[in-house]
Amino acid sequence: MKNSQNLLKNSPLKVTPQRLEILQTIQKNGHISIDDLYAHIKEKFPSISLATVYKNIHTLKDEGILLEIHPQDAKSHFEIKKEPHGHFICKKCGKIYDFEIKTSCNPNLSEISEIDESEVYLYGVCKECQ
Amino acid sequence: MKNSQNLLKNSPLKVTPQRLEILQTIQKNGHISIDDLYAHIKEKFPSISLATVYKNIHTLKDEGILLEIHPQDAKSHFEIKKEPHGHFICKKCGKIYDFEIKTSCNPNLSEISEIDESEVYLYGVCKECQ
DNA sequence: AATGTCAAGGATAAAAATTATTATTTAATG
DNA sequence: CATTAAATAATAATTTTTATCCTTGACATT
Ligand SMILES: [Mn+2]
Ligand SMILES: [Mn+2]
Ligand SMILES: [Zn+2]
Ligand SMILES: [Zn+2]
Repeated sequence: MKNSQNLLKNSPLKVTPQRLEILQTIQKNGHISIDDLYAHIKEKFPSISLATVYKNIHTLKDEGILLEIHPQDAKSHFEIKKEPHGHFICKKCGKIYDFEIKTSCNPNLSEISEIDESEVYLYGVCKECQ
Repeated sequence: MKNSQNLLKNSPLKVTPQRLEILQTIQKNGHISIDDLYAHIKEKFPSISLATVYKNIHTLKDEGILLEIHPQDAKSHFEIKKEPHGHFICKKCGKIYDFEIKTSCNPNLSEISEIDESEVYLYGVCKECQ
């Protein structure tokens, strides 16, 4: 797991305590929504502005440091970008689980166009909730 | 292609001109955002309220008649629900294309939990935009 | 056809979510 | 340290979505 400091140092972005806290909180939680992120960060930075969180999330996303996840019935969640993988989303607790996608599973789409990116979501009820 | 009237008749929902127009517009366009939908419908129903469109879209989705599509960098689009399939989304023009997903491509996830639903998105530039 | 009932529509307000603005502070650089 | 560009906080503004309330319309039953 890369440390937050380096993620920023390898980008044109400045290293600020707010950004470090944002990244560390995301790393600790895996997948997190803006609201939960904000709530967590407020504990350490009571004066941080929600707008700052929004701005940074988008800046970090633009830099390719974060990845946005779009659950069907919840607000976007964010994670530190790593190897491409799929997401299993529990319909009960909303928790998001990673899973590996076998490369052999790539649908043959050459007849449509070249593919840059992909997102795979599966929905169901996780073991904890069953 | 099922006609809009029957889609409604096979549900507890009442058949109204606004709903028919919403469904027909979606069928004509394949995948459409609320805003575009509203713009189209306004031509035939100048007095329709945006709230009515929102309300119906959600009602129809709850009835399983519509399906919501979540593109990375655009607002949700909606389509008439049919066989499960994947979506290729053009990063340039935003157009959404359907594609077939081979059943052999299902990732083995029995170790995580049972799967109810899935969403697959691919991103790139479509042929028209190349 | 006329009537009754309940769902649906329109208009609008309210709420929720996101983005823009601006003055102040801070990180990075030499 | 001083300089400069970028980031933050606070706030306002905008955008998006939902709730409310009253009216209208669909549709089943007479
Ligand atoms: Mn993940
Ligand atoms: Mn489709
Ligand atoms: Zn769960
Ligand atoms: Zn295109």
